[in-house]
Amino acid sequence: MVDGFELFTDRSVVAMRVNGELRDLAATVTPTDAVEPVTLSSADGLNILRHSAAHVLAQAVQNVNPAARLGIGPPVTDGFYYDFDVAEPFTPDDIKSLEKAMDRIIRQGQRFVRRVVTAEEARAELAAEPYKLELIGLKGVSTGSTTGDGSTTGPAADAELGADNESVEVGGTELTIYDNVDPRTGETVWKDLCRGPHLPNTRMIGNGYSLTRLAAAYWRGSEKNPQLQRIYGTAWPTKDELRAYQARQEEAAKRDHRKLGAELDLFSFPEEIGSGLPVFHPKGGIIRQEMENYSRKRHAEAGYDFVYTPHITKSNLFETSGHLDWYSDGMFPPMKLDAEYDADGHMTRQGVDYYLKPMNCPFHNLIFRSSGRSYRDLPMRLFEFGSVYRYEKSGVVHGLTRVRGMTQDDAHIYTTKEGMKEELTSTLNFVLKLLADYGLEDYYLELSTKDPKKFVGSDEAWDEATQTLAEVAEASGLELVSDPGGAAFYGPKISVQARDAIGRTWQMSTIQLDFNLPERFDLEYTASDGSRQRPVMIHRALFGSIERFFAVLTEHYAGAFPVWLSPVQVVGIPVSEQYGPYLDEIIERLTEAGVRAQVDHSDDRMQKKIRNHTKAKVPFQLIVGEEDQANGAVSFRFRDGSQDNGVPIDEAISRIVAAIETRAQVTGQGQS
RNA sequence: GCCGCCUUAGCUCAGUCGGUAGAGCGUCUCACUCGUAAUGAGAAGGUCAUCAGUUCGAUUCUGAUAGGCGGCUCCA
Repeated sequence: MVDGFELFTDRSVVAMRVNGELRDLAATVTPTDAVEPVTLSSADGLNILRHSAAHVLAQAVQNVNPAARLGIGPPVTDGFYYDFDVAEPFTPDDIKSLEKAMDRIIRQGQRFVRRVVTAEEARAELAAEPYKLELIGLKGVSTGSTTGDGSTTGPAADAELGADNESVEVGGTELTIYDNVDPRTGETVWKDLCRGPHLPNTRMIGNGYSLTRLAAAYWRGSEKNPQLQRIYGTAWPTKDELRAYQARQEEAAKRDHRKLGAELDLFSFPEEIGSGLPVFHPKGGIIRQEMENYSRKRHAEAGYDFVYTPHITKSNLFETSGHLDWYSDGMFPPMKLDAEYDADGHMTRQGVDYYLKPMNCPFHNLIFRSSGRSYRDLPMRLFEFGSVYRYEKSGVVHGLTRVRGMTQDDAHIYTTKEGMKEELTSTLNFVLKLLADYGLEDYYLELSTKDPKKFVGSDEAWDEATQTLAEVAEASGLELVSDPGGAAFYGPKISVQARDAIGRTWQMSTIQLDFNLPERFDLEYTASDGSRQRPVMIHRALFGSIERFFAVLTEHYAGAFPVWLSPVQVVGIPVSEQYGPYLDEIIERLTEAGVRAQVDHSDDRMQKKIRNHTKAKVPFQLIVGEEDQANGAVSFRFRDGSQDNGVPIDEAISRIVAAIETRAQVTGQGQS
């Protein structure tokens, strides 16, 4: 019997995997155990570091405020959090004092010591921690319920607890408490219910951690539960890695579409209009129009029919569709056209409610139903840039990514059951190709399947459709992630998750089967044998909402759009006034070729103009002075500051036009 | 919707321990005409988010409302 400290003398090893289970280095192993080291920089090691940092935070909070009760404190991406029940919420000043308190704990070099306890012992020791008692209780319930099927208590407990975040406390097969021991006195200074494992010593946290933000969070993630105060932090093995993380955060903040939207004069949210209701300024309007125009062109080529439908409707349409039953909370309240009454109080005119539409599909169903349909008409693909309005809760609106009024690139495809698979395949390929044209080329797929508690339609139909979607997804060769229970009530879906330039993922396109609406709208077509059949309906959107896709592209490109999307594609900058007319002629030729080009004739000095247009992220600056004019040439300056001087006019024009036609990204002389 | 924070010029932000405000950038005017990221000078621009309350007096203190930010919950 040896422990991990003897097995692994390398100081970067912070824990070990014994027969697949993560254990503290203090644990003992036998010669027959399979043991692997876990280093601080590995994924497991980082989680352990961050989880230990969360414990130190909790200890610091209880040092400062002994009345604070503990929630949970798991590691998360890049960091950790810990939830507390405190009488007064934390303030930004508390962050500083808590970091000081954490520093003291870290410098003490406290050891984390694991101790197995019974439920009764845990309850006695943690009698003052009601949330911990609740977790112990949950574990007790699940332990008791696992009989007969041979399953171990661990996974069953996890399942009962639901979220991984809670299982870090009590998710193991045994109930354990971690004591924080002062190495000089041997005294236990703090303890917490925890599955572990932990770092050998708090000193290892000191290299790169920081508390980052304060928030409120519902206990166990449910709106019905009380809110706890959450403190988020980040932790890294070294100070350099912490700084690199902070630099990444700053980079992401610079790309924030809300910031760029204001800086580049693309859009705004006038307070007078209302929360979540954007207006697009001329420059944003150009980007949006280019996005839409290209989409229209490709949809036309792919056999879609373009339709238009109104923004409001009488309530009966959404009664038929079921939206008023399922989603009325998310809809703007109705416009009530008042009933009229005569002098005797008798109704002389029935009142009617009109609603803003939250979805386009019911309207498209009416178009399908407007005449008798034959199998020869299918698949019928109805496309619309449809503006919809959703009453998003006040706390969730966020820039262009979560708005109350948006335009979807929405299409509904009606097809036969036999044609479903082929249609799904071609739709997915169409979607992926088009996304790539906008510059998003790295994605994976997510398959959302039935929520057993919330669905309509038969199990057979769901199974078949889910199977079909899975086959189509697999055939694409892309990475496929399953999202069990994530489907809408009316049918399974595939969604395309795209990774942007700095590695964040966004849910983009969705392809969704619907068993509900064809039934509710009693949609039918006549089959080749003369029988009446129900079509299969596919909802699909590429952008999801144009506003959101606009935001994603803005952040993906950090505002430096590819030339075809750039609001201003070319700016001419004369070295001095006298070269203006020469540049005007070149810019006019570009304008005639459909290029968005202008000459900067302002009084600013050339250097200032370069600065202005570089900040505005104009892809091509054409600079002209004596030398260029004498040679019939121009000098290019690109967004990254690189130059290409003395380019003959014809060549310059054809390079610019080619960059637009190929939808190339141009940031520097080396185009990508 | 919930918790916390925030709202001062077009933008970014100072400031007023309660006596109605200031900078930089931008805008406008004038001068300058210059070869690769800020020429100089001058001027205009604010009901200190809105509405109530306390006060002799409120941008400042209180409350409500609207909008925003960070999270939570939600996202057909």
